[in-house]
Amino acid sequence: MEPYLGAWAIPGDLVYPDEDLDEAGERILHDLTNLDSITLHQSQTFGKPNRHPQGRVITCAYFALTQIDEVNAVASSWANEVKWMPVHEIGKLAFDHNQILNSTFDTLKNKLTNEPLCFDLLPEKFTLHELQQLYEYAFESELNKANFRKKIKHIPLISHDEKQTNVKHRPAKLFSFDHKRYIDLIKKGEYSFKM
Amino acid sequence: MEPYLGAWAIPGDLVYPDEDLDEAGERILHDLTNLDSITLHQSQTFGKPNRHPQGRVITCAYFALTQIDEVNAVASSWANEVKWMPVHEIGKLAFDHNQILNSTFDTLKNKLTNEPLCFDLLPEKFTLHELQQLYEYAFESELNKANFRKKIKHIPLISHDEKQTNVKHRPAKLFSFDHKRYIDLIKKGEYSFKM
DNA sequence: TCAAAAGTGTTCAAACTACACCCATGG
DNA sequence: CCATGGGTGTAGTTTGAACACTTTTGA
Repeated sequence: MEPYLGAWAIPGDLVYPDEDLDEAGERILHDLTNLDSITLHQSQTFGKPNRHPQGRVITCAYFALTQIDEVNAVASSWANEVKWMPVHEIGKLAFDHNQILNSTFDTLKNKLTNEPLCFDLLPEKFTLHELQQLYEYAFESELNKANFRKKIKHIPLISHDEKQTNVKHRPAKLFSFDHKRYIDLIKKGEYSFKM
Repeated sequence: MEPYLGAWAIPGDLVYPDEDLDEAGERILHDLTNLDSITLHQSQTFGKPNRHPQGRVITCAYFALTQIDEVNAVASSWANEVKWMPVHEIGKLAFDHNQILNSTFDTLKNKLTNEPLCFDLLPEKFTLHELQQLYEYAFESELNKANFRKKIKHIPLISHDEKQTNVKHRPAKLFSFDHKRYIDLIKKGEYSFKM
């Protein structure tokens, strides 16, 4: 709507009267992407009186980590188009959505360093280089390979016998995150994820 | 109200139709404590459909750090009594306020380690021991004095010539947080607060 | 004199950094 | 053969943890 007609916006919709906020997030995400059982993370709530031209809207922002290849994004009722964008290349958005985006990306980065969120974004089996690239991308910094591998030595990973295929260099070993062992270590207080 | 009649609750109230959430927080804090110009920090928003017996209420939680001695807490319209409680000794609260308390205290602890929030809680001039006690209290852990002092060596502090008075031991030197130098260092990217 | 906390120095282990080096694969 | 990334070891530095010790005040 005016004055934001044609501008990109973060997907969102109204919460139903008898619906939990988390539920609403899941429903709206489903409507727009056909995705189910994605873990949503709340970031911040925005409530300035004039942030929406149609009237008072309070927005509770959520983010979700998912593998883009597995998502079939489809436009919903009020949206003309849906598309994925690289987070560092998003231009001016409608409403106060740039502010929402920035503060939510900060929350995301914070969680990336304190919780094993990264594995939601990686395929089930991944290479250590892919893991490294994820952090390099999010924090826009280059990391030293040898040092990175020492740093993640404590993260509970399952080491597979499989290797990459169809790469024009030495194929890398594949790993998975060991959820079970992670939960176990956390319970015992023997470990705290930190990047 | 039933079934929570007589139970303690976190102060809160309804947001006005044309009021920012932050503003509402300041207003409600003022009504209950007579405090002005306190920096509020948003933690999380709670929106389960049946969390309030009277109907749908979505709660956006805030916390503020302040010096308890300077606060004159007075009961407002709907509250019979207002009182300060040590955070580790709070029992069962009304509604889902224990959940709100816990997640908000987690947010607070997170900010205490990543931002110089601690100085809002300390008097203008404080001793290094008081600073240490604050962290010991929040994280329920004992810290080594010598190591703690090495750790905070990088925090920009103003060292006064004054000392404690009326203590029955060697009086400690008084310090203040150097806001100006802190902002300066942050701008230059030469420093990042970390505890 | 003693109790209590202020304030500092030493030592050893753990973690981080930079860098060098060899390995396996496709072309 | 080369280019590309996989994968590991070393050396030097920084940080952290544990502990001991001296100093200054009031009582």
